[in-house]
Amino acid sequence: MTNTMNHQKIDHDHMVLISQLYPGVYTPMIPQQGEPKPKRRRKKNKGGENGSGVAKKRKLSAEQADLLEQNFGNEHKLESERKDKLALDLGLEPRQVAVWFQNRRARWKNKKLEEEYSKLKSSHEGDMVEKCRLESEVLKLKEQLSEAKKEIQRLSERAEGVSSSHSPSSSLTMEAMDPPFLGEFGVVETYDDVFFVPESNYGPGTEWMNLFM
Amino acid sequence: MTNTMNHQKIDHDHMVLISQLYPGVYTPMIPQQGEPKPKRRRKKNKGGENGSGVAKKRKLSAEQADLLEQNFGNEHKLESERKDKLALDLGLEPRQVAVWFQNRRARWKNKKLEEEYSKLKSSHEGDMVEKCRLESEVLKLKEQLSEAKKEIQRLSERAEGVSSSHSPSSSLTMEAMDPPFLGEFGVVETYDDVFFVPESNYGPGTEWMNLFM
DNA sequence: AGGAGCGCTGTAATTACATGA
DNA sequence: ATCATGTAATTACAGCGCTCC
Repeated sequence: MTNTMNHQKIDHDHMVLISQLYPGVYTPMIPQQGEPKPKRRRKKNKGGENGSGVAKKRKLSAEQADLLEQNFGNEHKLESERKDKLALDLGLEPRQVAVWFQNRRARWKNKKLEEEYSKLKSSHEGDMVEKCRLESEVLKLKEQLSEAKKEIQRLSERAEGVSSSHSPSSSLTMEAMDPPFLGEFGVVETYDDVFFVPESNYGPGTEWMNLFM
Repeated sequence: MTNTMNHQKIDHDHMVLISQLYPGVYTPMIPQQGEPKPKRRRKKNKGGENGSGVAKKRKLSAEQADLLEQNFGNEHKLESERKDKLALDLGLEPRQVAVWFQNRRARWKNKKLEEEYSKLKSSHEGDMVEKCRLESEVLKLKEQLSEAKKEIQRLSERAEGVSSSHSPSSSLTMEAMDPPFLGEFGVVETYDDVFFVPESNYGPGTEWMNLFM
């Protein structure tokens, strides 16, 4: 029951009509040789089914669009007074004005989102650079600290025979630090290899495109 | 002048035109109704020009939408074969199928954008925390280094009478550091990597936070 | 040399639902 | 609690750019 086709009964007449309108939709199958990558098949069909070439024009005129745009710039919301006034000024139905504003708001939202996205993205890239800078600074400091401790060690040993000094302050004299990498890998020096930045600079605006393919 | 005042009543004209062009194409009246959803009334027909009960077209049935959706999941692009087959299966014009796919792609793009946006945003927040951590670590290390140098200073003074050893390597023995806070650590020496190892080494290293928070 | 086909963007209009007065 | 408005999602069309015959 509730058969899957009770409300979608597209009148069958209309199917007939369509099949009339599109007589030879299927072209004779051009035998293709290989089809590992069928490319894009092109086909020729449909003669002018649309006999009545009546233009259904939508699209508001430039003046209308301008005025609406201007009004939108002032305030995205639309009170009915403004709506009616605009409708009158533009020679449109109030309904159309309302619709225009609704759609405009939606568009604006999307545009805003895109903006925010690219702003955030460049900010993110900046953060990456900075993080790297900080990380290398940390490494550098650790190395220096390690050297300093070695130095302290040496000096302490040398002075041990003499008046046994104690470290009066600071909590850093010993431990508290793990040796930086330099002990393990031998070399740390300048590990400033090269690598092109993956995608740091595309023009602002369309860089997310590569997400969609 | 050609088009400044012709859009007032396109609702009506447009409808008529459409119904002329596509005699029964649009699902008439949304017959899909079994549920007692009295809904709210449409609205009062203020503009009297909509006198004729022209069908309000549109809205695909759930099955149609499902099949389309399913097909879209497989592949966002639509080759004409698929288009025609779908159109046949669904009882729609190929044109409608194409339009549906187009709109669906646009929608998908927006959704993707939103997704990417929020991902990026949370990533950004994470970066902020991490940057903070790194900064505090830098501060701490600088302080420790400062302490170490003081210590070295003391030990050196004490051992001045003896053979003045030299520091074998490194570049840290003297200056090169100012009191904590310096900010620009002199050399740039290569922009360190920009590749960003999402989270390679700082897993359990968040104990710095509670030192400064 | 040119048009058929398709994808994309922008725009208009409609549907369905939520909400405030 | 009816009615105008808001949002979100849908359906549709135009116009451009591209590619492939």
